[in-house]
Amino acid sequence: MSAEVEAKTGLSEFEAQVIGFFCDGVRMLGLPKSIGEIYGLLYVSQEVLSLDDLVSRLGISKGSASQGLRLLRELGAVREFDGVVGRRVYYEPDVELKRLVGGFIKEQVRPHLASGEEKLAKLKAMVGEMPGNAKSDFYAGRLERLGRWSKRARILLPIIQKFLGR
Amino acid sequence: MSAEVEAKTGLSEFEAQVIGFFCDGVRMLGLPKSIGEIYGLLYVSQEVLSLDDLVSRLGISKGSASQGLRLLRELGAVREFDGVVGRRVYYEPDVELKRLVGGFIKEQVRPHLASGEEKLAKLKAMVGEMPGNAKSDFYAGRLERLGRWSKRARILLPIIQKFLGR
DNA sequence: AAGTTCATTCATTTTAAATTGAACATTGAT
DNA sequence: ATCAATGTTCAATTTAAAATGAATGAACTT
Repeated sequence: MSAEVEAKTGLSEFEAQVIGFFCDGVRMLGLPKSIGEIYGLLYVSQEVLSLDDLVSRLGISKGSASQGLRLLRELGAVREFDGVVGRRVYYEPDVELKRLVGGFIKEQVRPHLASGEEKLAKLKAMVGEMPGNAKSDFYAGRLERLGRWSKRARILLPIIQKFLGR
Repeated sequence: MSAEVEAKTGLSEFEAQVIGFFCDGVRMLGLPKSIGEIYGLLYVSQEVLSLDDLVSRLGISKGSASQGLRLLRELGAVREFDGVVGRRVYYEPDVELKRLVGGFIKEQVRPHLASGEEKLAKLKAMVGEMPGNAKSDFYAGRLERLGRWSKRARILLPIIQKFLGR
């Protein structure tokens, strides 16, 4: 194994700390630790890394690395490095907050919001079926309020994205 | 057991659906399902409820209900109902989005953000100790970027709160 | 086409988080 | 003071989520 291809095996203290920083960050967002490890190592690495680099340097399984990279690609947090590097795929992080937040909102937040709105519509239909009385009025009021929450969220998301996009 | 104190034991289909709605909601925020159940039942109930009401109607343990109510109180999502109702404590939900979001940001988001900034400061100190070279410059740049992310978040939080508070 | 390299899938295992419930306060009533 | 009602704590258990790694597939090489 020649020197320049040799896999670095341990993490420096600094690298480990940066990775820990991202682990905390992604846990706050409800994502698994391995996502933070992978993105963290890419973030702190000057050179692009392959799946096998992630496996060997982080000491995680190939399965974890593969699944983690898939999610990170879906979120737009990493992309394939397009240089002439042979068959193997190398990754680099996207370090623009704008795009990271955009991807998270698009992939993780909006789908939840949408399914919530569907459920809300069904609940409204259920109240519509009920005989009108004090209780059904109370229910209708509560659902209306939920609808306003949902609407606020829909308006807020683009504001957040705009703010973070410079 | 007299009729007006009798514990209602089952949940109506409507109540169950609303509770499910909130379970989904809190999971998105990284909170346990039981939190959604408790808040959901309070939200859909016209009358105030005691810990034992939550236990019997939701079929959860006293421990879960007690811990769940504590967290919800800390978040400002429920408050004690102050009427003359004997020894037992009754709860009602706070249904103002403003306060719910405010409590969540204060209790869940800000502490994470603060601990992240501490870690960032330590990392910057580590880079300061390194001999200056291309790699340490790269590290410094990465950390600077993280600092900007953190700053953005700090500015954004009050904007979100302001927007949701009417 | 047979061998090699690399990535993905998914049934199983492991780990982390949430829930339980018995024991322990605490408070109020008699 | 004793008892009964209510609420909390925390070690043990259960449940849900994440990680593993052998099997599989896909793509290149000779």
